[in-house]
Amino acid sequence: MESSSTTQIVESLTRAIVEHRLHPGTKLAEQKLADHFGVSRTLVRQALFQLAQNRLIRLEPARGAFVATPSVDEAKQVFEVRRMLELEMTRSFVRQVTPARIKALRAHIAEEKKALANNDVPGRIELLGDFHVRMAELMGNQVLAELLGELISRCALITLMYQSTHAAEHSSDEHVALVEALAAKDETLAVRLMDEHLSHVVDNLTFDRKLPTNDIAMALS
Amino acid sequence: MESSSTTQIVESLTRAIVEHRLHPGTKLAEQKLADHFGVSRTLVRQALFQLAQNRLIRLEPARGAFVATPSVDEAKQVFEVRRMLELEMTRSFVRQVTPARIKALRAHIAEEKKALANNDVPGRIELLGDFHVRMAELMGNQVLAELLGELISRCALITLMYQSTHAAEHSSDEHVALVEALAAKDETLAVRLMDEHLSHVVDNLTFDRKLPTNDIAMALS
DNA sequence: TCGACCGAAAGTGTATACAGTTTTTGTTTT
DNA sequence: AAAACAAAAACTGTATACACTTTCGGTCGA
Repeated sequence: MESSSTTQIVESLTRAIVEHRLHPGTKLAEQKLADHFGVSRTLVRQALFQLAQNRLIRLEPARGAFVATPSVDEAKQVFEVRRMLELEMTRSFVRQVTPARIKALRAHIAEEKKALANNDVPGRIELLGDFHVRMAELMGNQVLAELLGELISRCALITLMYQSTHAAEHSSDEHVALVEALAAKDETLAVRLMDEHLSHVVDNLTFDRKLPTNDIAMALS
Repeated sequence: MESSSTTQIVESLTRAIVEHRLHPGTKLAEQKLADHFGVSRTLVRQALFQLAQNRLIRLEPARGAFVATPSVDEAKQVFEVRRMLELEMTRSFVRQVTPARIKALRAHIAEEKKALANNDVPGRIELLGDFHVRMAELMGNQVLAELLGELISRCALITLMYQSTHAAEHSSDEHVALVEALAAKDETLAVRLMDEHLSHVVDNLTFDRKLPTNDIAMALS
């Protein structure tokens, strides 16, 4: 079972949604997607089901698929879950810190800075989220890493919907400070920095809804 | 989009897997399932995809679907994630405890005891897991509740695969003790009890693999 | 002019068809 | 008797067909 075509479609759509090329509320018609990807509706439907489970789209019976429009309430709940996981993860990280792990995180931050400098918006979004996934992977917990990846995809949609004045560059700087605390094995500081890092985003959630895009082909090209 | 048939199939198979009527490794042939549920392969495939995302089954390209056989390593990772979430959840619960919430948990435990007394194995498994989901729901975090539900399904499969001498009745008693601590607003004790509750299961994981069932119809009837 | 109604077009939901792969089974060969 | 091979059966992966629902455009009536 399992086709690479389906996962390719899922990844393509995920990127488009997370990178905000497809706005919340946009209708995703099956035949149009099928034409765009050069496959039948069958594979598109499989992909849409998968995206629905990741909460990136919403399926309405007999009406079709729409890019998800998470509520502020849901956003807060997702961030609360992230906080639970990541504070504990930070504690574990400090206790099991090694030079190689610190090096890996610093290398990741370097890539973040590069994306920021180049004004590479898609790359920036991806990398800022991946920092947290990378931490989980370095802890050797693949289950945690996958779970965080899903939550962060949801968050990406949310933060873009309700984006505040909290600039993206702040996030990267906060990553730098966090890694310093981790390297110094300062558990209290590291946990506090991670807590603030996550809280900053939640606190600044506002209602800044954008209009849907109806040109799917443009967004995906 | 979205049919009730598909979710019905998913729920039926989930119960069968979690309750261990379908053993790890069992092949789930699409046509047989379709015949059993009286639908076409189309709907069965949708259900199987969904179950694969929940990690309850494993899809092998061109070979089909098999009930998942999680490794001990994966089991430990899943429980580690649960520990992260549930310790923090316990802390929140103590801080926001109300008589109504304690009453709801006690009512749930009463049902657990009833299932245990009646030797109702399916009910017991469901209820013991649902205790944790109920806590999350009572905290008002639906996202957390859904996530825990998924993790606990995975755990149910794991604990049944590697079931130890740790009896199920212990779990229910530990729930009782936990609720007492919550009612007394004793955060330290409550967190310790929850930690031990989860650790007990992990510590006792052993290799006790069972053989696959190939009679799907029997298991599902 | 505006709203309700009706028919056509478009879209989703499920079943089926068909190509390609894997598994099985029966036969042959050593 | 065991291993190797070959044809057939069973199964998965993808596309297509068709019924049913929603949506859209236009017409009629108030």
